[in-house]
Amino acid sequence: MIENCFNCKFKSFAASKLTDEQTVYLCDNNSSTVFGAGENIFKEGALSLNIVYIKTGLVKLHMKGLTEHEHLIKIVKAPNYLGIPSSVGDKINQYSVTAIEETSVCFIALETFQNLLLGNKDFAYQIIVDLCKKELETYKSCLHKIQKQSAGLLADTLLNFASSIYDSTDYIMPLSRQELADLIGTSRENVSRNLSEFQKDGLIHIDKKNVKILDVKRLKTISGLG
DNA sequence: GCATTAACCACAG
DNA sequence: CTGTGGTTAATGC
Repeated sequence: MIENCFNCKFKSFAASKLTDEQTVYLCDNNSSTVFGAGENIFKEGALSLNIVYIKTGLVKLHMKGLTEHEHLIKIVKAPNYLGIPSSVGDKINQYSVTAIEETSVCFIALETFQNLLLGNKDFAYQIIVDLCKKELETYKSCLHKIQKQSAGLLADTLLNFASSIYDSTDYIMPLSRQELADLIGTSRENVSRNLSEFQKDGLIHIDKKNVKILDVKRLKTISGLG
């Protein structure tokens, strides 16, 4: 069976609100492809004429800003929309997205997406709910980055990967130490040191990229203290 | 002052 | 790319 928008196993809750006719319209105006780990899905500064929806996989959102190296905004797990702020709020991508695991992606023509927003209020409402949740998360992470210290942010990150991404306290960290540093806004040396400290204190077991969280409770305490 | 935190540099795997 | 050690600067008690 050919995969289409009707039988898509990764359909968004918003898209489930579309009528059959609208689903056909969506189907006719999007294209699906797969990106390997490390492949750039879209780039900061480039013109955006698509809404991007990831069906499976994991990506990083990153921005260069004014300095020479990249800052990671956040890690996003599929299924999820990407680039709505870039495409609807602007014409130029304000950030880059790169796959960190094999990721299957649907590109939806911007015009199609806009027509669906205008033509189906349940669809539009669910998209707004989604955007609101993300905005609140952004506020929270903004505050955390200002108020917490590097150990707390790293503890947060490790716990987030366990709870939100891998549903396990035992996982393979897909980011390098440098990327972790870029995510929490510190140096790679600090990440190395903090991870060693966590291991020494029996909070985690870490070998290269293999992470095993041994003491969630104490790690949460560190996260709370900052 | 002294302790803590973290950045920057250097060097070894 | 990583881990560690030394050094320095900023901040708080």
